[in-house]
Amino acid sequence: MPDSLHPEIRRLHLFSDMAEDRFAALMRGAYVQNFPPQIELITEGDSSDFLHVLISGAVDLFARWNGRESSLATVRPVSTFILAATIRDQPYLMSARTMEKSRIVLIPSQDVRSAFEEDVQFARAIVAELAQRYRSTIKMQKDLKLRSSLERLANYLLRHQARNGGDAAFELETDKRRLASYLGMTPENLSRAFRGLGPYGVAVEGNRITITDQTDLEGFAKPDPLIDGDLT
Amino acid sequence: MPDSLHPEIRRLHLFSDMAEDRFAALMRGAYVQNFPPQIELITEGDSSDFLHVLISGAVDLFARWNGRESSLATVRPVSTFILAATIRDQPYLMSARTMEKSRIVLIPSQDVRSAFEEDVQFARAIVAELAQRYRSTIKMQKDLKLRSSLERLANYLLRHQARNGGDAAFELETDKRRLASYLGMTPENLSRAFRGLGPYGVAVEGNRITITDQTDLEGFAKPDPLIDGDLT
DNA sequence: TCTTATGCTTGATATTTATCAATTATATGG
DNA sequence: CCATATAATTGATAAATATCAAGCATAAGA
Repeated sequence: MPDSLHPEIRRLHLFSDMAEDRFAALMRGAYVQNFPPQIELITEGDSSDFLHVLISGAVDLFARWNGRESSLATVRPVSTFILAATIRDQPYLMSARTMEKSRIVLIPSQDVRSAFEEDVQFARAIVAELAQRYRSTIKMQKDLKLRSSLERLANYLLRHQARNGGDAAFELETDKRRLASYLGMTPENLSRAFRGLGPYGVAVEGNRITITDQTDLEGFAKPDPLIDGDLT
Repeated sequence: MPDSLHPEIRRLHLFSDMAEDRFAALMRGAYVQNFPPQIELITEGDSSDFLHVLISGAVDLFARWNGRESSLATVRPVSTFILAATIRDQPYLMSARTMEKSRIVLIPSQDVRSAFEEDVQFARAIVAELAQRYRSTIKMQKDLKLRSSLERLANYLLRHQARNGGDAAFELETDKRRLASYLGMTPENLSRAFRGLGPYGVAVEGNRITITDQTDLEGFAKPDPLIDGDLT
């Protein structure tokens, strides 16, 4: 794996406080791979042999059961995924597939667990990361159980807008089919939900969303930092 | 707080590997409280001043939004709750109320964070705990998004049965109103769902459930270790 | 440019789930 | 033991969501 990638990975707070030599050791065992779009990287149930770090592209984390499939999260660079399975040395609970051409660093799980045992800073960083992710899944659960699909979409749009600078107009970064699955509805219903938000100040043109009435949409969506907040 | 409680708490794997003096220090700052049933211990949004350890009784973790309410988890003794908020020093995402008369140990969050900074064993135990809980919420999300309410109930019954010795007959340990909320449905629908499982070998008499045809129910429920497993 | 594949939308309909209202059980306190 | 409150069930209906079947865009390849 080229050393030129180290700084990017190092910037992740998971690795930023790690002792230099230990970080170098972790990287020595790691390797990079480039994947085309729509490749299934991981299948749920597999043993967790690698901690994955997405360097560029995008990855969809999803789950299957009884012939059905649902998208659970989108991974954007630079970010790790399936940390919990790696740490616990247990099978993946989610499958992963590339959404676009993606570059991914694979760090052997055994190395991660060793580093975790030996490096206190690293162990602390893992705690912070896991706690954060745990809280984020709780928020998703609240979103799912307390809101209708229309409300979920409205709040998704507001979150997405905030994350992208807050302008009234912005682009969806995923195709609508996956967005529907992520939000827990069918593509058909997502279409209808978009139209249903029209009266509350949402205009859709392909992937371009324009919030024409911020106040109105917020009035309908009732965003809550304990569900939609990035920080809390 | 009486020393007699130490062994029970110490038995939690979160604390079991902690250095003795540090554990004692943690306990010195802690105190016990007894609560009557239906007391709201924690309200989401509050700052996380204490790590809670349930010694006896039962606690419901739930969330509210826009006048709605949903049960997210049941805490049974002996077990900690709201660890992630404590560690991150961020507001609680869930509210908590006693389901029965409960005895709870409160450990100041600041003490927990100090111990976490200074005790490597403790930090590791926290990692294990958080990773476990994270995985458990992912399973819940899969359950919610991939299954219908009837399927969720069927699998809940099978899990509950397994956790209680595997006998064909067992008792529900929570009122049906809460079970409905936990499973993401209305009480009315839970009633109908129970009847709907009749043809698959489920008999209900008050809180007593009898699985009259294990094979049939499993055939319908299609339990999956990656959703329903305790271990994975 | 045309062709074709793919994703998105729309309408009609079915299914699932929720709501409302009433009734029946079950438990609790006097 | 009765009176009363609370929980659970049932039936009727409404709302939300999914499914099925076309039809319309959009983009990629011939």
